[in-house]
Amino acid sequence: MRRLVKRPTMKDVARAAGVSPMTVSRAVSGEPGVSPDTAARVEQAVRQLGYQRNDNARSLRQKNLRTSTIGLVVDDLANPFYALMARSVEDEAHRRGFLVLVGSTNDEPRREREVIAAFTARQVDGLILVPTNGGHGFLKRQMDGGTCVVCVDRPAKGLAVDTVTVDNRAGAERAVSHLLGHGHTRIAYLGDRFDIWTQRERHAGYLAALASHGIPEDPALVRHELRSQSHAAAALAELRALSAPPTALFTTNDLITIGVMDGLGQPDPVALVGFDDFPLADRLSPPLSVVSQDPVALGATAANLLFSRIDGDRSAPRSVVLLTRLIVRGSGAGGGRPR
Amino acid sequence: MRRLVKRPTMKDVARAAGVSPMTVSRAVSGEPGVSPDTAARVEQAVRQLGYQRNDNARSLRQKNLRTSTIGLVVDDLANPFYALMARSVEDEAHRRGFLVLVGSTNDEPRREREVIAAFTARQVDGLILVPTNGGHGFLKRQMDGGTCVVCVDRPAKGLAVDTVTVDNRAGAERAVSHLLGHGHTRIAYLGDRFDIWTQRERHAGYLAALASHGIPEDPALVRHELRSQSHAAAALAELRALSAPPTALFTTNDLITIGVMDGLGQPDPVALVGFDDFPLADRLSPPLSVVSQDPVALGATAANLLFSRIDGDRSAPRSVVLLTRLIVRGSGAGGGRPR
DNA sequence: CTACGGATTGGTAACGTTCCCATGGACGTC
DNA sequence: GACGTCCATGGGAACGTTACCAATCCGTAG
Repeated sequence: MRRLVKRPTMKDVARAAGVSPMTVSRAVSGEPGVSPDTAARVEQAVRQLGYQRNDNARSLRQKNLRTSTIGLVVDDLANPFYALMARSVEDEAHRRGFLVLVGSTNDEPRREREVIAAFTARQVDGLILVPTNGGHGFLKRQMDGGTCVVCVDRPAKGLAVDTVTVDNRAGAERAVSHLLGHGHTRIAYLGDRFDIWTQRERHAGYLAALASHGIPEDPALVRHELRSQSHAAAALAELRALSAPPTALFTTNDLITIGVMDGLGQPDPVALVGFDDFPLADRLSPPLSVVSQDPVALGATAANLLFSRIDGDRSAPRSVVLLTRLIVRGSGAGGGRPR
Repeated sequence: MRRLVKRPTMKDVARAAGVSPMTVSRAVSGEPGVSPDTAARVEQAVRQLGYQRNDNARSLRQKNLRTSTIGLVVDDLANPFYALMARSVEDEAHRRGFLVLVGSTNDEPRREREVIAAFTARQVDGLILVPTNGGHGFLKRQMDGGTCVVCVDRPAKGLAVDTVTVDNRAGAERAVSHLLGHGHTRIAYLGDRFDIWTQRERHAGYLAALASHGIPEDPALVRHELRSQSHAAAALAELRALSAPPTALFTTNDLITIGVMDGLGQPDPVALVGFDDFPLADRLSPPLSVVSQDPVALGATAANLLFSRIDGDRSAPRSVVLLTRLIVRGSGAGGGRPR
């Protein structure tokens, strides 16, 4: 069992080096106006005592109030999509000497508020936010106080901040058009919660593709609120039981895609295109065609926007839309008909 | 463009409510000794001014120095395994009102030191650490200063702290025994960097299984340092070109497993068992048999240990070993022989 | 010899909060 | 009516650091 020792402060270092705390402060922070000789003595005292600057006290006192910490608020950090984004944000932060606080909201506005409040209470310099569908009025006050905010993956309703998204609607439209191009006309939509912006966009793309091919929408083929793989599997079973079942499926995220796969045969005459790429999608039978987005680019773009705001950029909020890519691997044709 | 407004402080709230800052402090932090009447006046002033307590200043002054922040240092946050762990740690922290700083080391001791130094400079109360292979002497000083440390996934050489791992050796031994049980005797080992503790353990398990079946080790069948899918694929190609190629493979992480899959036919006579489960492993052909570990349990266990330390537990360091599970799905037999 | 500029150093106050102790009033007891 | 007790409140100092300004020293110019 180790004894607890009080951490040394600048005062202790000053005493050991025979200088004033002010000089230690300058030496430790690498400011000019310290003779090489003195700097060496301070450095030796620092090493001997194992001194480490208290950055909390530092940021409390500093004029240009900077904590060099940002907050990242995502839907669910365990989701590989957000994990990749988080890593990308972390790398950008690390390059600039910033730290990252993370929090997951589970898409619950209440937890989002809690997490953001805890972050701003720690005086984060900025927030990268995957907003829930709740209101974000409370953020305006934080922004007045100097906290920069960037939204990523989805916009925040009624909040004028930099936003980075992908072209969900166009991506969905391309996916469904791909299915239409293979002659499918009964195409089912299997989506997640409709109060999530990306899902509404992807649904709009689905409708747009049908419309541009003159196919009427069939409400029986549209399923929302699929929160899990098992929900998705169940929805597929219901769809197949229809008197006029779908010949093709459009799934709006990886979880739903995987859930649906469990209900498909190998091979299966039903065609499938899903939103989100994932590892091994090319090893399935048939290889899965997907709309792919790049979470690393999303995170890096959001981080770069945020840091330019933190560096003082006060121009009008920007909106960046990254492009999705349709990756055709085979499952879009449907095993029952030749490609 | 919004004007920057100075954040209100307790002094401002005190003025607005007609009380002293001390009373505001008590009211805001829910301490006793404030009349309901006064508390209400303070609360109204808080709401009106949009006041939020500065938790950095708070933790600077507080006697029982607590920042209610922990640091999580993993190999790579983008790795789904660590992402799940991180989420689990975050949930435990959230339950207790703690925040989580995250950092990735890329398994580089230098970056590990940097990240940990940045965390402790912010006075984190504790660290959950996936240690690199570098020395950790510098951590002893931090622990003297009151920072609690728990290692997870791997132990840190020469550091007496709570550690949570899985039974890598037994898991590997079980996997290889499974292959041996199907009559395989030429079993290749495809592993990652040998300076990673888990890899050494899994290799030891591989050797133990061979030994207990009286099979001599063949160095030509052992490959280390496979850092990527393509490395793994290349190693497999080399193994298959041997005059006496292996009839079965043991791969020691999901990346290597997936890389190897790319070099296998569908089906393929070569059998395969991999360490780490992943989504869709059961949808491959043949369905993949794996040794599965539970990152959520790892994270939760480590977090619970850490928080009991933060709460003052000074007992001797504990070592918790969670169990892995062999999931038999078919690929362990080898497509060339009937199961 | 004095004045002066530059470089180095130190003293004091302050950041926003809480700890410690003192104060004052209400209330009950003898 | 005097006294002790409890509760609500406030004043001053301090946490570890840096901003600001003053002081000192050296060397050189006038």
